[in-house]
Amino acid sequence: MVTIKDVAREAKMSVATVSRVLNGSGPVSEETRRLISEVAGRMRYVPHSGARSLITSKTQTLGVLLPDLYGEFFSEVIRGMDDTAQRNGFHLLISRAYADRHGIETAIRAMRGRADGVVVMSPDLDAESLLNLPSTIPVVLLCSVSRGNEIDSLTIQNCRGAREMVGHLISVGHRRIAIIKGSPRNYDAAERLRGYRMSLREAGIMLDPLLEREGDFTEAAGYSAVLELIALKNRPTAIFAANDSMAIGALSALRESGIAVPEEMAVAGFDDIPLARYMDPPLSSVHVPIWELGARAVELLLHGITHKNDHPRRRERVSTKLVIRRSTGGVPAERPPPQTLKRKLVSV
Amino acid sequence: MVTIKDVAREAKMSVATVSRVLNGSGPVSEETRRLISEVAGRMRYVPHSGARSLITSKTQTLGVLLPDLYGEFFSEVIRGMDDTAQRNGFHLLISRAYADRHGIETAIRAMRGRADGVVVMSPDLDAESLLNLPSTIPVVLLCSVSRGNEIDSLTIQNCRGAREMVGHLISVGHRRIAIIKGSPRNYDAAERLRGYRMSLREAGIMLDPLLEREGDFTEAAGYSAVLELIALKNRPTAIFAANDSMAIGALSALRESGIAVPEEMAVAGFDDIPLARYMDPPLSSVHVPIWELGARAVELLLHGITHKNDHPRRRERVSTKLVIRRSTGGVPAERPPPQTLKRKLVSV
DNA sequence: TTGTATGCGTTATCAT
DNA sequence: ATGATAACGCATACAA
Repeated sequence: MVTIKDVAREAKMSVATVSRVLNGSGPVSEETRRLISEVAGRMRYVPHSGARSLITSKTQTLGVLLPDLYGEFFSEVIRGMDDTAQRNGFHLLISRAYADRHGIETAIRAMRGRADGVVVMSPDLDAESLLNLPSTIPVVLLCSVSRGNEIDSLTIQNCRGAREMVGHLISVGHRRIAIIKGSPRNYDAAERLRGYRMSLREAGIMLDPLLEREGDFTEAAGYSAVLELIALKNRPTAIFAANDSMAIGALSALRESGIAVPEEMAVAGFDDIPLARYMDPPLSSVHVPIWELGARAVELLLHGITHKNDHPRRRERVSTKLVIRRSTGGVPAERPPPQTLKRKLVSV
Repeated sequence: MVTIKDVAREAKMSVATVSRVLNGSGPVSEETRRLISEVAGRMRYVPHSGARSLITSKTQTLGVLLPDLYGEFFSEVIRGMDDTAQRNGFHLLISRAYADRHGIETAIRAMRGRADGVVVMSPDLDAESLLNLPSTIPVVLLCSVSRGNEIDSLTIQNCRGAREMVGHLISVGHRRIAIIKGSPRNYDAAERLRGYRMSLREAGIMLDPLLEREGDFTEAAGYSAVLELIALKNRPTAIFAANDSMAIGALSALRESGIAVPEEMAVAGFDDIPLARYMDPPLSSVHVPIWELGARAVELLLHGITHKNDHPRRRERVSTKLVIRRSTGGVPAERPPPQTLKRKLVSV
């Protein structure tokens, strides 16, 4: 592997000068700067980032700790992170970690010398568990919050989004509205549930524990929750699923049970994944700007890194948007645009 | 940040001994080994990986270069890679890169000193462009192949899978079978097209250029391709989409056009994403073991790293499996299992 | 403007 | 069994 020494020897200059040219630091004559860049380019020299980080104590790398994430959400949030990181000259070190406190701490510590900061996504973790993090390294919490204000965090407007969607169901005449919840230990799920209840209370509708079924954000969970709901003596007329995957499972179960959507049962989801509009009927959902979520998380992290983690902590929320399609009734079908290729090179 | 010197001082030992204990290399008395491990643990010491890689010239990191990938495929392939990497003590440095040759080369070079090897996924790239890679670093090509045998590669049994699916359509009586292709520059897409044509020829069916529509693997592409196909004077009776996303778009367009699936039109996809079985009707597809694809790619890469890139090159294929559901007709509905939670902690 | 020399944190080599 | 020290590749303070 070619080192800075090799380049210096080849250009008949000292390593210091080569370093200066490559980093654009210090004074160099135009002549030698051209010479050295030429030589370095020809030799395909690339600085050894380990050596560099040893002396600069910067790695130009961001750690990303994720739980088990699936599908569109995972890919889109990483896309947002990577785009933003690359634009700022950073790489992404991605690692899945067990959501428990020990796993997170271990994973973060393992990033020492590898990353300048870490985005931690652990919706299943109680926030306080993260309190005793080594405070030296900048951390941004994604989709969860810490008790105090000692860690930057970025979350989705879960509660408001859920409240608006349930509010819409109420506004079109529903009174018995069921929810397919996520895990109670999941922050997003808990907030969406809160929004659901809030909305019902605001409309003066009694909460019915029978109408709250627990799921785990999978299609299978939505499917089986519906089987239970329709077996109820006093069936709901609308179902709000805490994410789109469960809503899709719900649609499937209703279809097989011969229950018409939205005529006999309205269905709504959360996330607004691209597939939602292609469902039968097209699925009403709460749109989450996932790319922006990842991008903003990285921006927050970079800010913390720039300020050496000595900055006022922020707690931000990305806002959601109601997207009403046919599955909640009363609205004309939204025809997908024939060719809105917002995706470019897509594979497999 | 606590260094090995700090640990040595605290334990009243030399850094050499501390290093020996931490790496399990060389002889150490049981007494000092316990002492040092205790001190190191208490001080939460973690070796600086940059410094370590400087001398060992190993980073314990694998680079992953991906094109724009979406949804289930992206997340699942990374999951497979990460699981396998972690099991072998490696981290994943993930980066999206432009699929052109310059982008790939630059990206790989930027990994110097950061990764011990790279998995390159660039289905849109002609293989020969990769030939003049710096041969020093081990590389595994994912979903594309190199001309010669100079680079390890791992691909999907695209041709065989497509051939079997089209064969199935023929076997249930179809003669006019359309295909919604992917980009002609995409390796997977090209191979699936090859399988489609091969299957038709085997059955003695003439190829009809009008029945081959180009898409880009998005739902929108499948949607609009169908609108074109059903406008044909001589409509097909079956549609094979080169991936599930396009098949789902196709289902949506057929539904809105009032064309019954599978009675008036059979539809098949490729990939068998989890959602496929929840479609209406449940979508027949060619199952691709995506997790295994990622896992195996990392295994191949680790093998190359272990042998210092001086090993006989391999060219492997992961095999596909036909999954027949209702969208191709003649088969009883497959009911999703009420609670087969193969997914554990799922988020958003 | 350029060169010399030091140190970053670690492992490995050689003494002891 | 343990310690002293060189070396890894680089950036930088200081000297020239």
